[in-house]
Amino acid sequence: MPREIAERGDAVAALAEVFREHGYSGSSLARITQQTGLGKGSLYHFFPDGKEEMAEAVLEEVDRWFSEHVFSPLLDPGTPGRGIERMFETVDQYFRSGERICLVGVFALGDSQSRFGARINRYFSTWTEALAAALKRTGLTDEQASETAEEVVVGIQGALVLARSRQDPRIFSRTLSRLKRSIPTIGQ
Amino acid sequence: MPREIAERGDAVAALAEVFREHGYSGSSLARITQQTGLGKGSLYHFFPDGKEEMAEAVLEEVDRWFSEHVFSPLLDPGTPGRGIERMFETVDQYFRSGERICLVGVFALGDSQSRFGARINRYFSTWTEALAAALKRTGLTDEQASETAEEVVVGIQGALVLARSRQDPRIFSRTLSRLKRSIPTIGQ
DNA sequence: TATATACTGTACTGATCAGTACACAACCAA
DNA sequence: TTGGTTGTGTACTGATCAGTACAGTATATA
Repeated sequence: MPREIAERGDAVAALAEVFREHGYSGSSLARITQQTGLGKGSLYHFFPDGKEEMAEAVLEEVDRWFSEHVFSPLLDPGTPGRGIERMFETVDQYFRSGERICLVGVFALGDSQSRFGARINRYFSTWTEALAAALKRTGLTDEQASETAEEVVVGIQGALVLARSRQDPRIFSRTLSRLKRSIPTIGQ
Repeated sequence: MPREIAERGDAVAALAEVFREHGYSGSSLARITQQTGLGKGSLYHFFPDGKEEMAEAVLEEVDRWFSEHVFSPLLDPGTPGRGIERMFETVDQYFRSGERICLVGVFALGDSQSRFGARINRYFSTWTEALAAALKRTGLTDEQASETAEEVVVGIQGALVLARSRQDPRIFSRTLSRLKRSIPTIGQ
């Protein structure tokens, strides 16, 4: 039984890349089996409810990962500035400095928005609110914190769209630097 | 023959809404016929190469519209500040103050990126460069103009992603106001 | 080694996919 | 009214879609 967990985890990671690249509708089961190396038998063994459950599992894993690596450091009561800095570093690594796009963003703009709307909404609101809370603890007012948090999340998503569109990851790097500079209590 | 042009134009406008809502892969011909009210006979009469030609026509129309209503005012040699202000107004109207999303952005994040990559790239680079040129003529340095132009286009796209994700168009309005404020030579 | 459970490949299903063929209708010019 | 072009509904095609069934293999424990 430990084997099951490990392999399902691997499956989720592989599935994430398929959905990220081709969106929900664009990820046919033929493409999924080919790109993940998993046959239909295995896929429907791990995800009995099929494609929709696969996407749910992927979104859940993204949630989990961001909670652990991004939201938690932001909510850590000790050092808000350090949490924010860590967020920028982690986000930069996660999106491979602009070579990767945001799976949640892909689902948000595609036709999967109606299917996964609640989860998509939650992902972005959690992120924005965690960042706003951290900013508040650096001394910003409620309004400043909320506005800046929104600016940062908006900037990250927009930069991913543009980096992908123009095939130029540097757009993402430049944007991250600019956003970091716009936060008073953080160096650089 | 005037009838053809008028009706093909209507078809393109209706198609744009389908692709915008469901992306390329998510827009099946069944859905297209249903949502546009046009039968297969008509669709393949106007677009003999099928769905791909429909999407091309839609992207072409978006290009044309933005060239006329956004890029041209920006490139108008007379009043760069007025052109930039008009851009913000027009963009706000076009995206219905955040209730609509960017078709090119949808295509950029979806699996249609590979198919229409060149056109997507051109759309965003034209926009960014036209805005940078206008900003330069307001007195900004090359570098300041390029960076600000990128910031604005990134912000608009990111705000559309977030407004859609969180089902809250006000995110878009707030972002437009903030971006406008970040341009020195423009009031507000 | 025995056996139960976890996993996987393959061959199927009916539905839906994009696209084709073509008869027919609407229109406009002569 | 006639004739040619433009536009449209419908019935098809083969390919691909998601999902099912199930026999078979691997594995872990006893």
